[in-house]
Amino acid sequence: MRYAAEHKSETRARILRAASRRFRRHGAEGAAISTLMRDLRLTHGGFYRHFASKEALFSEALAAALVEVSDRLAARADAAPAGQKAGAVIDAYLSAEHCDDFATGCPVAALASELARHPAGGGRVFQRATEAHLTRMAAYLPGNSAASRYKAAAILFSGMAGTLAMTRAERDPGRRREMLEAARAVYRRAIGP
Amino acid sequence: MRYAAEHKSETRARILRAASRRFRRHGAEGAAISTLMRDLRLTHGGFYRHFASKEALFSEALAAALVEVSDRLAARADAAPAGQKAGAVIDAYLSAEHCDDFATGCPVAALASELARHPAGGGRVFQRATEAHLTRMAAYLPGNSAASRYKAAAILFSGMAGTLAMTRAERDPGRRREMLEAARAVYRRAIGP
DNA sequence: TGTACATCAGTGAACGCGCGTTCACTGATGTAC
DNA sequence: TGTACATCAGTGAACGCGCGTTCACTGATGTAC
Repeated sequence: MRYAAEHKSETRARILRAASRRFRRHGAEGAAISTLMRDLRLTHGGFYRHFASKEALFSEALAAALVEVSDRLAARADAAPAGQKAGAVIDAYLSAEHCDDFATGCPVAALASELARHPAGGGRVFQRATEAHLTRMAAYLPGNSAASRYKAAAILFSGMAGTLAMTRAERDPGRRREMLEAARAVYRRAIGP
Repeated sequence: MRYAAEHKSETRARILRAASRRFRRHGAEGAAISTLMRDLRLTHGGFYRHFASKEALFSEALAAALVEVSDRLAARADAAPAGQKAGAVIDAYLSAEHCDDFATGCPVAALASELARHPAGGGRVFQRATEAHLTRMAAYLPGNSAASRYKAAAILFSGMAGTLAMTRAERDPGRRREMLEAARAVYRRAIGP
């Protein structure tokens, strides 16, 4: 069956979107291509018309996830009054919703330790997405130079990702809330002017 | 062949030690039991005389790794003069050596994102090891109550683990050094009195 | 002291399963003439 | 307008591999008598 011109790119986008969620929820090894495709009402054989390998999919899915999260955080910052933008970003990142939400949350928090091991973590696509994200976030932070703001953003976001990952490992919901609240205060204070 | 009484516990300890390194280097899925045992000059079948399952090994190995790291950090703190103990711990954790050293470093930095997913992350053994570690580290931090010091330790260590994990994903050694240096300054300032 | 039996850490073949990837095939639509 | 052929997203069986786990077996040593 021959399909309309946009059909292929739409299918590709559907695979990418679903994969990006699955990888965040189940890890790089936890998401199998056959089940991924089955959930999209497709068969696994067709996957290779869209991506060269699972590795390529992982890399792209990771980058797409980061762009998604970055957009969401930037929207929060832009909605906040001047001087409270960084705080708004921290509150959003360390919110209960983000903590509960593996699948559509920050891919760094969901996959942090796999990034150092996996070639995709050092892959160009994800590396560039990370730099774009940090550059964007750096604009909301205080600092004398762009370089120092960028570095501050890198430390802030890697730190918050670690804290979010560990908070997710905590079983008790009440304790998770407490941890998040305390963490928001600490990170807000850390970026204080 | 019947062995001496201590033989079994020694073999168990050797497996645990090797596993703890392999898991940190290659992740939970990356370390196969057959290769682990082969490196110890044993065959994979014998593994089940020592551990009920790979899962059980993972859980124990993780906890053992955390104890190891905690001991090392406590030694650094104890060697530092009063008032500089927390700084010494931060410097040690965010040192270039720790960053380069996947296999014998902090298991949280090496496996952070797998902890939230893996049952072992919420397992009693590791949970208890984490609490013991944080309680110990909390003693070096300023704060009005034990509870607030503990919470500060939890945020500090989860944050540093995230930063370390992301620094490891950075390919350029020079940039890694810069990141670590900046991070040490940030975390030192964050725990400032 | 000697003999028969029990123990059990370690062996290595085998099982079963899931997964990434390949490949010949399908069939609706577009293109050439 | 009609016919023959090309295209290519998607199908589904098959391949090969690695891995966790099981299991009958080995054989040196300890124990019972």
